[in-house]
Amino acid sequence: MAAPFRLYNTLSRTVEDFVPLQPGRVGLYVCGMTVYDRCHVGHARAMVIFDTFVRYLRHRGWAVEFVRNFTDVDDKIINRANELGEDPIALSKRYIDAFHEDADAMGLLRPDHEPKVSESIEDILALTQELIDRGHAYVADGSVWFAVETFGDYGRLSGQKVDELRSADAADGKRSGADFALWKAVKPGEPAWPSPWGPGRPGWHIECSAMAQSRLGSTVDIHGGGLDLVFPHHENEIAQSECGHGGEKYVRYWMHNGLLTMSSGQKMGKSLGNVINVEVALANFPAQTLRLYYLQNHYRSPLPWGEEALPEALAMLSRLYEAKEVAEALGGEGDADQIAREMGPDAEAVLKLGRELPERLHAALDEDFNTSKALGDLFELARAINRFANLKKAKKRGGPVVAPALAAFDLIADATGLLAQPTREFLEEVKTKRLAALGVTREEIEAKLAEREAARVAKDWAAADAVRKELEERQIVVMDKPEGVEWRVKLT
RNA sequence: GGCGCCAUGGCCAAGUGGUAAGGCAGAGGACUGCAAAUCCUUCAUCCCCGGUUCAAAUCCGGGUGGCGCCUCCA
Repeated sequence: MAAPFRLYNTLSRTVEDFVPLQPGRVGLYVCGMTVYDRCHVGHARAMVIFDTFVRYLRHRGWAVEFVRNFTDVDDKIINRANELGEDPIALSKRYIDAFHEDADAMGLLRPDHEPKVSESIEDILALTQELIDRGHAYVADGSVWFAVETFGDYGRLSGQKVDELRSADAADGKRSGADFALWKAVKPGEPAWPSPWGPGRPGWHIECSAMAQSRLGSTVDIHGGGLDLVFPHHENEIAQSECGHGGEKYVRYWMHNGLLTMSSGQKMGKSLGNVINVEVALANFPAQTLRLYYLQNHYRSPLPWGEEALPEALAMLSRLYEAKEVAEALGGEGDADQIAREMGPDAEAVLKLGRELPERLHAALDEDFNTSKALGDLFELARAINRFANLKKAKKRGGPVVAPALAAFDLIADATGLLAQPTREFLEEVKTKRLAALGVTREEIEAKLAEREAARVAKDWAAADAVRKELEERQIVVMDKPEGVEWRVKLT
């Protein structure tokens, strides 16, 4: 039942037919956060992309087992904890909670498993021991190092050459500059666990190999993460897992998302100090805005971030939601084809587009998850709806004609999580959040509108227009509709 | 220096052989007391130079420019 799809594989640098290890099942491992700070909009891109990907695969009939880890033992966490005089594990716990808040606020599904390094020490020790036993790792001064030269395929994912890496500093008992730590001997002020080689803590890469194996087995169907993790992190995971499992393939498809870039072209990164936290973004914009912003570009492309990014995404999203609302308001019943024939080409067009949308959506997403293409199709549908709804007779009888379009919106929601929020609720959230961002209250607006209404009744157009202008200067747009006066916040 | 990715209108962006989806912004029009929303019209030959082909944004070669990784990073 699971529908076939194609996916770009970083390992082959081509789009390939997806063939799972077991028919109908997808084991997906995604590198999660190192929890020493809040989740920023760059991380969130990866989170939303893989969340959407999982929703889509399930929508298409795949049984997906989704694992996303927390790295809660790490140099950066320890450093931050020492700065704050806090216990590292306590600090990472705080940020795990904060991450869950952000993830929930973004409307992300919880993965099936969210393993933590601190709770996976047994698995890590076992894999490390296995690597030593098989001659791929060695002990030096209480630390364990992976011997890169024992793995002939090293560098295949990233194109790095062992010869060039070798020249790096071979400190701390490393035999080669290319070698990397599986286990780090304890240092003062650092958390440590007992091990056969003395107290210490896991190296950076071993965690993912161990956690992926314990949840998904030796071979993972799809392993995801940011493009910046290709080297060294994912390269080292391959080395550890394949050497630790006697050469068994670790990952069938490597799926890497592109990074968020600043208008300057630089990526957004904690080390560059140019981050926007999810918490801040969501205070000003509904979560759906963020999702649309991420999905409007192909997942592998860089995505530009700027002042106008979210306002523009909100304008796009509002257009879709409003078209949906327009369609929902159409009434009547009967045979859609017959009504459409009677009502003319605009009716026939929206009926046809609505019916075609599921197939077009699937075609776009089945080909390397092309969300950008899929969105383009959706906007065409929105325009067709609006055009049709402009017909006078559509209001009372057009319902059946737009029924497939409305079903298509539901399909989008199920398949991607986009437009999943009820229309009215979304439009209200837009108002609430944008007003808060602008520092305007509903009461002020209502008062001004009452003032204007009095002027209009008196046909004092100059006074009425003055109020309109005043509100517009505060980014509030007044709309005189047949049903009454409405207002909205200017979006861009 | 090594490895890799990319270069489409004012901005964002889809598009792997047959003469350029979509969004945002702009202009004109319909509608409106005026507006807004909506609809209609309008706005690109795809970085440059060669090559392959009946035909290239799309393939090949060479430039130029940008970015990612090579140290922590989604």
